[in-house]
Amino acid sequence: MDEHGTCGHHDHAPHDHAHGPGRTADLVARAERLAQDLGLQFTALRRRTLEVVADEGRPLGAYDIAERLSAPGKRVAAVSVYRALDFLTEHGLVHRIASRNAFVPCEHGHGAGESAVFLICRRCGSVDETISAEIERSLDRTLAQAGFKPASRIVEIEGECGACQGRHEAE
Amino acid sequence: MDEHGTCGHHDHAPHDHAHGPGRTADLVARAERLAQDLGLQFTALRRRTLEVVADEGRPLGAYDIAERLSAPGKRVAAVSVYRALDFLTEHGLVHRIASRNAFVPCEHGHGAGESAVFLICRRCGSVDETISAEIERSLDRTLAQAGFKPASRIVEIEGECGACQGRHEAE
DNA sequence: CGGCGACCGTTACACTGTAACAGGCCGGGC
DNA sequence: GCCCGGCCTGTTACAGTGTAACGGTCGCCG
Repeated sequence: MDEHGTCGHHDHAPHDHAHGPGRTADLVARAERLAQDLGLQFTALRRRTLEVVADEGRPLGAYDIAERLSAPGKRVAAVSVYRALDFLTEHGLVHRIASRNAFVPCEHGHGAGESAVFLICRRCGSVDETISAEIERSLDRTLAQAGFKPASRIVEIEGECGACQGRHEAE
Repeated sequence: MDEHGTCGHHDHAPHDHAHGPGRTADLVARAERLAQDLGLQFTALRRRTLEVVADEGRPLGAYDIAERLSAPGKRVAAVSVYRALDFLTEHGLVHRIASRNAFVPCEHGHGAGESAVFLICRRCGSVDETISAEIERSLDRTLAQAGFKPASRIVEIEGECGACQGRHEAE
């Protein structure tokens, strides 16, 4: 649908993100621990799906993932990827970016209940996941006031990340 | 994709929503004023699209709208609806619900800059639009702290609306 | 063994969204 | 008037997103 630059992530990042292989290994380890603890099946497909998502620095569509998982003789259908993604999102290992129909690895070990804020950069396509107790609180207050019982929350901000603002000025 | 109940809105509502024809007329009037002021073209297709969205009490997909706009001999293609919706969203007359790929009428006269919080009920499918300066503030603070320059904001909460909680207890 | 459940492959299909081109309509400039 | 341009709409085509349904495999348990 849209092709962003190849950058996808900002090295020399101002805050601490695990990147590439490091983050991937962390996430896989977390998944294995979680599967162990809860008696879930962290199958090969699910693992490979998680690795593909984690290795990428930007949100990936299900069909992109399917393509990366496919070998010349061994094609992985998108529907299989969707099922793997269902598992991974259910257990907080990846997040779905609703405004992009795409998926990113979870960058926090956040306990199930919490909700994240996603900062999506228009220029480089990177996605930053942050948590703010303050936002959470004001949301809760608003919801309580409206008599609304929340089940899941989606907060996605589109704009320009710090790195890209600098890059922009440099031109 | 998903079919919710026929209810779509809660009468005896605890807060003030214009509904059905009333809301529709208001929105159309607002659109006409706006087109007048800015020299825009509020065409028949755009008007009818707005009416269809406003008359419904729940988010409508583009193809649903196309279907409602079509008469036996006069079919309206989805792509035309998308273009009308682009116009309407650009000017704040309807909102897109990213988590549903669907559209709802704007329930506020909110000045362009503000962002809304959408409360989406899982049971009846209704969508409530509210604004909270407090949420806005905490979001702004978080964004500033991250050095992120926002362009558009999406806040969508899925859960159970007040009316449906009552209905649930009654069963 | 037989059944059950979870996972995965496969097909088919519905829905979402955009690109590209063509025709109509209207206003302004000559 | 006439032409030109812009804007809107119709049409076709297509890429991407997502789910339903069926069947097969494997492991487990009675």
